[in-house]
Amino acid sequence: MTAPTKPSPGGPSDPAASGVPLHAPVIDWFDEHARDLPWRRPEAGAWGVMVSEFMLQQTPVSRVQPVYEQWLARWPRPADLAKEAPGEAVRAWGRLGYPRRALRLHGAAAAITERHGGDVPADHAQLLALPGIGEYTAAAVASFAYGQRHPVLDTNVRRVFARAVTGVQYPPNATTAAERKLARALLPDEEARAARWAAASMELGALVCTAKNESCHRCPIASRCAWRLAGKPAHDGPPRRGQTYAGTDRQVRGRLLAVLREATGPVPQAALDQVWQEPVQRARALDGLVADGLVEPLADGLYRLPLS
DNA sequence: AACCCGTGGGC
DNA sequence: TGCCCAAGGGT
Repeated sequence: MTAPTKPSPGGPSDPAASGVPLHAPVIDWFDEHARDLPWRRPEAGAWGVMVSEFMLQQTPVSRVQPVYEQWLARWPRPADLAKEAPGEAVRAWGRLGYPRRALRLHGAAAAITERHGGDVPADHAQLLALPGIGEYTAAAVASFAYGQRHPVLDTNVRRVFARAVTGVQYPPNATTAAERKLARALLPDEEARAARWAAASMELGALVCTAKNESCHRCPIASRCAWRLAGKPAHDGPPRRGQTYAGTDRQVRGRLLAVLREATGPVPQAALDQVWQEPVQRARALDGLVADGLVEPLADGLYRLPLS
């Protein structure tokens, strides 16, 4: 007896047996529904793409957009950012969150200026070697900026694959070898089409196949989605651990850095002391910021964003 | 592998 | 309101 909810593989009702590759309807959908984002315009260039990828790590598009515009206007090339003090990058980062990304972007700009003649490298391994660039971002820059063929596995794509192909509501907590294998298997052969597929599958996850309240009625592959065909079974595995925030060091760090960002000159310790009552945690948070290179301690209990 | 790292908006 | 989520990376 075969499972009633699952079509027999290769049989006439098997959605994958249609002969149409998964990417075809998704790319067609993307042609019509892609958002007009600044880093997708041709004039953004590889540097624009790279800046956007740093900013978009764990941060929604709506919050990135204005900061991105200001950033590119001020530092149109990597060398322009490289010659600034790192603290200026941290200040311009504003309230995007995870300010270490600003420091890494500054470091990446410096490395690009030194090692690659000021041009964002097109080589995946060279991208991966830059600070702040991991597996996802290296593939994303190589694909979006240079049209190369790489599996681009971000949280959106992983969710689309989990549902459409694997038939589960959510992907595993950490990217698995099976997911990488699947991503590679689904990649179109032709280079430009592979790059288009990467952007299209991400967009589908961002706009339609969202974490909550997915809109299957707008999905170009709903008719062949394994999760939907199985009746959308709820996620069963271990719950993803919630990220508590209130009362954590992260909150304290955020408050300390906010004071330093908004100050024009060095800030006395007494001013920083006012952002948090508990002295042990407060000191630990400040030490952490200094250790991370986000804050520079001066003599006489003064602090500032790093000049070097 | 598990944990750390910010911030704000939606429900 | 509190919880969940958002184009991850580094250790």
